[in-house]
Amino acid sequence: MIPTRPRRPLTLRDVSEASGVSEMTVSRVLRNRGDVSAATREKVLTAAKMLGYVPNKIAGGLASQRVNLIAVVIPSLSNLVFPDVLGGISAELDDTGLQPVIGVTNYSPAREEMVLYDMLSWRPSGVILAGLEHSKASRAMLQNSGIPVIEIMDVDGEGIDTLVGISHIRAGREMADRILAAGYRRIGFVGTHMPEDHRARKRLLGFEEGLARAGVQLEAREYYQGGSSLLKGRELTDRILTRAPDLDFLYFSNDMIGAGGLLHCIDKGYDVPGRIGLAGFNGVDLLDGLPMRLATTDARRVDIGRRAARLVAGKDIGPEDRIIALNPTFIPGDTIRDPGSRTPLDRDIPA
Amino acid sequence: MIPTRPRRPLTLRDVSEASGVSEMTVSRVLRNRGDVSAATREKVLTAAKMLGYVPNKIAGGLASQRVNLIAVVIPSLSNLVFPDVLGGISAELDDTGLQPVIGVTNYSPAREEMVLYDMLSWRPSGVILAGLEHSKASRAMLQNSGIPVIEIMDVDGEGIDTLVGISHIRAGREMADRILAAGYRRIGFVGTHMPEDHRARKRLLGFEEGLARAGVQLEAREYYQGGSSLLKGRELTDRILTRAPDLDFLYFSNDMIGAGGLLHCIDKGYDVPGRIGLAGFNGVDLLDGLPMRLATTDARRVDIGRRAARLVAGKDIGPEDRIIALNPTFIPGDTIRDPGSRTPLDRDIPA
DNA sequence: CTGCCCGATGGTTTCGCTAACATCGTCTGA
DNA sequence: TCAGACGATGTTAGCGAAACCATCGGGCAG
Repeated sequence: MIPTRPRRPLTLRDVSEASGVSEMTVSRVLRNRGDVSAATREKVLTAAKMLGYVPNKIAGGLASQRVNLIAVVIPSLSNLVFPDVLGGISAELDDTGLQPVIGVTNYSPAREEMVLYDMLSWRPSGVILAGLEHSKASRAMLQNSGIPVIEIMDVDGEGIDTLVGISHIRAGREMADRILAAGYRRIGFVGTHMPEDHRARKRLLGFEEGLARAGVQLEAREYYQGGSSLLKGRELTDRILTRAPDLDFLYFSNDMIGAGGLLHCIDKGYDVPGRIGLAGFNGVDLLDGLPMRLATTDARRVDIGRRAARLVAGKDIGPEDRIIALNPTFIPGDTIRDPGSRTPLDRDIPA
Repeated sequence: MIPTRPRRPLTLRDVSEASGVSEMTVSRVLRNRGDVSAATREKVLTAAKMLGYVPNKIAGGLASQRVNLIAVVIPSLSNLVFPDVLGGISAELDDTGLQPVIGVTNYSPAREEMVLYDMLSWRPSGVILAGLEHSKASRAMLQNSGIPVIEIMDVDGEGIDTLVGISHIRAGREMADRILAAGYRRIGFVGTHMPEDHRARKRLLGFEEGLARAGVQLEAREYYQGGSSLLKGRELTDRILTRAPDLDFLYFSNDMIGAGGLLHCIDKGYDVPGRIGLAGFNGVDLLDGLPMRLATTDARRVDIGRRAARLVAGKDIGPEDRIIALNPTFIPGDTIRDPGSRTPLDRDIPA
């Protein structure tokens, strides 16, 4: 039963010889394709198992010109956001025979280009990649590839093939509306300064636009680089409030630093959301147990993953819509005043 | 300059015809291997870029019997732990031409088996996988594969080939020692009850062993299933303290629920670490900004990733040690009493 | 001047598997 | 009873790139 460690790697021929049928039949059995009698199937499976044969997809892929891989290209794994997206993709791909292969770009377009080149050289059946901003060469590669390309997360811009995501501009604008409706007026922003984080940029854009429509301007901004953590959120919040102590609202570019900001405000004994309101972005439920629930926008991460996967897998044949825009959902939490309880200030809103 | 979208996918032959040299020479240029004159190289590269040619690694892999992939098999991406490990692996693999391919098992041995089968069918150059516990079939596959197999995270047990990790038994035992040294005696445990989370199990084992050596026993345990979050940590802590209100220490099986427990205790106004001490496991610095720093053990995640990657990549030829055990590092934080300030209780320790 | 060596390049075969087609025997129905 | 159909299996011909070996031409030492 225990085969001696083979010197030469096993091939279909070994299984075929061991089971007394042709290689073709073995191939059919192992792929569950075509008509094979139950008896033969049994024989072959037994032989394969006994030998410990593992098919060679390299050869199979070459011969069939088909590869059951879906390239998934994302900027980061430590972002809390992308594991959720991947979860959605896996779940939906699970019963399709397709398998995701993950590539990470670290928010670098050059690296994205390399990763794409590498992945495309394996001739996957489809590509899912985050964002709409890609190098010219990347776009060209994807266009030439002749496979479905789904760009996810963002729908504000020109896509290559199909888009699945939310409008970050709209998410920012809606948050601005909510904040204004609750009567906050002296608003600050804390966010990443990675020039390549286009979605954060668009959110801020929409946010400022939303404020501007009510004649309000951002009173302070605090940027940072690198990853997000509670600690960084605290530092930044301390800094911006030191610079601009009269702010009555802080909009953070994600929940992690937002939560850090929240902890800082609680520590300092600020009245949240009375004296100062806070909001983040993403809707990360990992942080649910904090003393207060941070107001945020659910970025629909899992749904985006699922939808994108359905599309590459060809499960959604119908829509024929090149753009699938999901609705970012506002989650009030406990860190924004109830719009009912307005401060005197909001009588000053210009019409 | 813009090639019309090719009906038929491009091959070496297209580049060879476009540049007027043989396929072989094109291949040499594109792989940077063998002697090619500068002029020819230039010609070929220009033609390749103009056509938008992307090499076919499927064919290349078949021909060369070598594939630049490293299979990385982990239980989960949402664990906060594995992204760090992957970071270490990527960093170390970056300059080797090798590329990690990630597979996720969801802590299911059956799924691990499937994932392994799938990955091995691509004939990777090496495998890195988490844990020592695998199905019989999985072990057989790995053994037959004839490629380096690195099992990571854990060194308490029998490996297939090479191990890189920490001893979770020891980590648990050392935490017990620290807790006892600080004078805590009525100790409870809060942890996952996934039967497949062997490392958590081993930690608990070592922990109880450590307590037992001082004649102390766990007074209460609280298990949970599924993912960890702050909220779950709060709930569990509330539950265990309701059941056993006189506990003076809680050991959590990871930092996330530990942090939830910490927040709960702060909420309730308990004196931490005076009235009750807390500790977690992992050393996740994402949580650094909490009101207090949770005592924990650094599981050396990034180092484990780096070391494993060095091994599969053949950078570490020397060691010849089948087991590389890193030292889990105790991080005191603020949630364990200073060993100096003992309570009267600790005069009772049996010698 | 001649033969040798070496850098540069090309032809042929091979990798392991599968699509497409061929084959063969048996079953079905009028 | 026999034509046609069909299920089960085998045969042939690549898939695209790389190893290996052959070839070719010129520089250089003797």
